[in-house]
Amino acid sequence: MLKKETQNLEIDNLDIQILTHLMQDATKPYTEIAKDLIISGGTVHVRMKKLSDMGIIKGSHLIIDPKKAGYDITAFLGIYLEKGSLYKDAVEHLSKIKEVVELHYTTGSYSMFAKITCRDTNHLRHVLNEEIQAVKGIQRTETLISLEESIKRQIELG
Amino acid sequence: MLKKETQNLEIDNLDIQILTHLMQDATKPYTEIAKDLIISGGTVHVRMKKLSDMGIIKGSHLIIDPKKAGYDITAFLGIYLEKGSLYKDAVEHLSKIKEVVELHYTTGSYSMFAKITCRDTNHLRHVLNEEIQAVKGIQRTETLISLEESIKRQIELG
DNA sequence: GTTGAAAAGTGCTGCGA
DNA sequence: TCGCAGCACTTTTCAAC
Repeated sequence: MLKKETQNLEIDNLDIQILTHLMQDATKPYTEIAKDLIISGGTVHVRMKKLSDMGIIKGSHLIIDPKKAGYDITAFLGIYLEKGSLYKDAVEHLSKIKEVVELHYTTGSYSMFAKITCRDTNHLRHVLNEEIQAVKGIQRTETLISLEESIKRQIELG
Repeated sequence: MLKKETQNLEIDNLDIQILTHLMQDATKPYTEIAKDLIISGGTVHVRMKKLSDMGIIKGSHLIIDPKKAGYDITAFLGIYLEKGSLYKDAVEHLSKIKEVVELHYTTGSYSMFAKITCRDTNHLRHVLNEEIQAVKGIQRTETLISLEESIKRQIELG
């Protein structure tokens, strides 16, 4: 066996079109996608299974409107660490703060970059002053409050 | 009628628990959620309809792994505008660049803040130099490349 | 690898409590 | 307002092309 099962390691155009449909609406019936692409429902299923096995599909999320759920404020946080080596510790602590919804280890002036969601300004202040600042190794932070989220989408494949 | 239909405007604990389940996996069967919460499947359905009508539920997305789909680089962009009034124009132009997956109008030193996803460093350079810099009104940008996404999740309700 | 249909499971809509 | 039961639909599987 000179070559591995290469058929499972490639993503063709059909896969991309199926994914594009489902990335917009994860509950879209396979049969409807099949109709759109003029293939059978079984094929959609086989492709999806392949993509799942490959690990490309991580799952599906219900998207809620944070504002209507009472979470009015989205903010970004540029975080300066005392030492870069404290990164792992900081991640561990920050992951326990549920308001932190994203955390990146970045190049540039900041050591880390976080996205947080809060109910209101009071909640934000509490998270910043009590929760974030208490994390060991964090020297100081810079806050960017999002006044408007103008674009929010997933990458377009292909 | 002194009071409005308050029953439809409130989110109780049951709603939150249902949402929490579905936010992690949008394809989770209602019957299974019902079993977990020791209620009937019909109740789950009624609650979900209420939440949909309220507009809290915006839809569902299939989550893919950008890295495995060939998109290796996530970067954040601090954008300086020549004039704040150019914001609307800039949004319109940036929304046409598919690599821009998020765009916020923010407080702080930047006028706007964007998140972009690219295939590789060449792709990133192309997007930055050819696409972003070509947008009218953008003075300069600061790039923060994400070397590692340590946390990625949705807000926890309740 | 794809198709088309049969089998199993899920979502939806009444009625009753 | 909630829970149960029947109907319609989707997902899944499988034999055949």
